[in-house]
Amino acid sequence: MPKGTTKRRPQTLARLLDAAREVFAESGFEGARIEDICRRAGYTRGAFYSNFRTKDELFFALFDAHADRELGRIARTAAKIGDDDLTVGRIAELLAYVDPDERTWFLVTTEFTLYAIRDPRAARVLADHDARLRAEAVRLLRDLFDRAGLRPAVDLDDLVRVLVAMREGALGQSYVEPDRLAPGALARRFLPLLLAAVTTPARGPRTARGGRPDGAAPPPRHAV
Amino acid sequence: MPKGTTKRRPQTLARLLDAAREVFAESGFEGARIEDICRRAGYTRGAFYSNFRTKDELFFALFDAHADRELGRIARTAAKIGDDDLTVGRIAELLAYVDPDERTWFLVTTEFTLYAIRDPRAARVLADHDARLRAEAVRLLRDLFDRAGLRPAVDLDDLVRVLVAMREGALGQSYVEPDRLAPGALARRFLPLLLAAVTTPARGPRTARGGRPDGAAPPPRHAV
DNA sequence: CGTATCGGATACGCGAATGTATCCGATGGA
DNA sequence: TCCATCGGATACATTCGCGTATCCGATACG
Repeated sequence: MPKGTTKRRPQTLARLLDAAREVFAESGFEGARIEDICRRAGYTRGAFYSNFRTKDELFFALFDAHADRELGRIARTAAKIGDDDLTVGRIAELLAYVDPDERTWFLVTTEFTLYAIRDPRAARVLADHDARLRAEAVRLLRDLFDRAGLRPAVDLDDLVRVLVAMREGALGQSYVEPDRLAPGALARRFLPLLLAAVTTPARGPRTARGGRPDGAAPPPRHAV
Repeated sequence: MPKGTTKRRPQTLARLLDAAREVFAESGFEGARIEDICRRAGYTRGAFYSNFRTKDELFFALFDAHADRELGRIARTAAKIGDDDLTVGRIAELLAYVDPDERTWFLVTTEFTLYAIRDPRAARVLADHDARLRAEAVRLLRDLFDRAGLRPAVDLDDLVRVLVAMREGALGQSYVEPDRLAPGALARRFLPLLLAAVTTPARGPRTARGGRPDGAAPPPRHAV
């Protein structure tokens, strides 16, 4: 066992990651100066070079932190589900929720996406990461549909892809026009329609009424 | 009238813009070195500083070029419409089309979006620009729906917002996983469902049959 | 045919962020 | 109490891209 092993490291690391998220969000990845990140975290560059070897490494670490956060978000969404039956509107509401500090994460992950499109190495990391998240989201969706008495008529992984695409795209628009478009507004309006369009009522719905409120479209009559 | 006024300027400018798009796409806005852009265009930095004052100015100019391109794309889509009646599937196909050089534009505009989220000045430019594009897209959509014998059941500007969000989000996923997800694939699968979900058959449809092929959902029975 | 002006090239100095190498204080075991 | 090691700070040299200032060739007008 080493002698002078203190336990400050994880705390320092966490503070650096937090600061990095903020500074990356403000200045972008390339634009962010390492010293700014350290100063915001309350350290000097020495702390950084003691924990990371390059700014890219920090970026990847930050992205891993994002993965944990997203998994937590899905888990919390699942926990929010009451025991009572769900409606399409309620599902839409759950899926449309946007966290207050989502903005900084959005900026960081979008930049990481660009980074990944350019660098195949990062692309693999991002793809694996997203695949795991989608797997969790698929379980959540399956559960939600089940409790709502709906049977999905499309591949759920593809559906999650579309939902993620809509969410990201709409978030971008919201953050560009913060006072014209509230985050989650588009989703709240269109998700009920979309969800209804990609499901059919299950043979034995868990509820006889109230399954499709507030203007949601009925399921398609023909096979999809 | 000035004396030695040659007409090479617009060509130089165009070449610089083209090179800038490529270099920005490769290295990102901050990462792109002005000299690289110039060298790719076949000039030195002197040409750049003779046409622009800062890299930001070039970025804005490039973004204006993008606006023209998008308007052209919409116009060309409108021109593609035959005189015969449309189906939801055909509309989806038209909207799902992705240009081969869309990738570099995607990288540039996404980065500009990030830029805009951080800088209110750029945000206004982007918002105005997007509003004009949406207005054109709304006309196109109205025409498409009309020819398909469909009546939109939602605000068309909002619908365009959603379509743009889906497109951008899905493009991002495609470019991260080029060999797993072809650009436009998600749209081709889900647009028919979504479009059907947000429309109802017009009272006097322009065609009696063939209005809703290949697995498209029928319009909702209730008001939406 | 000369010349004024424009478009672009060349040369140079500057500031800033990086990475490394070294140093110091604090922690925890003997 | 002493000291070995770890976490982080400080100091320094280097690199790199930027912006400006100046220069050269080409074009179009008189």
